[in-house]
Amino acid sequence: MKKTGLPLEIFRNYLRKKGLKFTRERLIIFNGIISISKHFDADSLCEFLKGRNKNISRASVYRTIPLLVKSGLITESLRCNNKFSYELTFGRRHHDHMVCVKCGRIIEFYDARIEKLQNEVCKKRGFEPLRHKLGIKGYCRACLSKMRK
Amino acid sequence: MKKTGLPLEIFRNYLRKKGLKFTRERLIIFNGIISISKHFDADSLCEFLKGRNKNISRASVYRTIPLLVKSGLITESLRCNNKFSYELTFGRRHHDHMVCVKCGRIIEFYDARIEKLQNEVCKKRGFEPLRHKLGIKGYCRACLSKMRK
DNA sequence: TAACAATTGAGATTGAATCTCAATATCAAA
DNA sequence: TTTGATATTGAGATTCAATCTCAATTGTTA
Repeated sequence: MKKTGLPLEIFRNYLRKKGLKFTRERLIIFNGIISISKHFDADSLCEFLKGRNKNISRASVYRTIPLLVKSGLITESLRCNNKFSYELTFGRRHHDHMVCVKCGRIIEFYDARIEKLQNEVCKKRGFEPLRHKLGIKGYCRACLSKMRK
Repeated sequence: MKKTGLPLEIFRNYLRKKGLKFTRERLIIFNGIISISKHFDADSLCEFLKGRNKNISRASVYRTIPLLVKSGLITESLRCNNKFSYELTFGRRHHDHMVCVKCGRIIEFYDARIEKLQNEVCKKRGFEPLRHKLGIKGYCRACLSKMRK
């Protein structure tokens, strides 16, 4: 597994602050997510761990994910195949997603102007934004050129 | 039930085009959605119909909703309480949503500048957008002022 | 090291959404 | 109209992600 410094400390501090325990299982789950380092869901994480001979029960995986969300290390992102999907956010800037409806490819993007306008619109409505999710569905470049042939 | 003109024709045409049948049940479901005229999910629609002594089986409701989506009369909007939620879109302009995490209030908004920037970003990536969903979570004006007291 | 409280895992449970299939309804063509 | 091919319905079974249960176990603090 990859070496982990600061994020692990954040997780441990979160647990300590909440009076929760830092267990072997939680460490394995944490390391697994760091290793995957891209979009994942609870089941694919279980499979990933099983493939590395680290069998952690589904229940523990499902229980640990919300803790990692609350500690700010991962975020619930798109819903894929009708499952909650997550991504590592520690040390990464917020971004939004384009999803190809043909091949499923995910393109991440960030546009400061859009973010700014969103805040502006919220202010106008007296709404205090906490987080947002923008998902654009359509066809990616590769699928478009395939379809044109 | 409210009288319905054009949208009903659109639905009938869609069904005809696909070789599907225009049934009593589908009409009742259609009318129910027109009457609700706001966000709904499959179950709440069933309950609404039951309350009007129009008992339609869950299965039929679940089967009809995708037909209405495909015919362009309703759209899948936010996911609420872990259920797919829909809204009538016929004759309405596209809009996005703010959702209050405290009281659940939904604020619809539209900003042409944001839409334009989205298209621009897509073009830059060679991505052809079909539809998008922007949801902003936060605190609404009412909840903010309550919290300040 | 002891004692308390949180955690684990296997399996049961929930609940939305989908599927099954025999009985029924729709609709185009005659 | 009537007919016949075919889509649809409803009740209940099924699926599957997510959550819950509870006895055995482990982490933490003093």
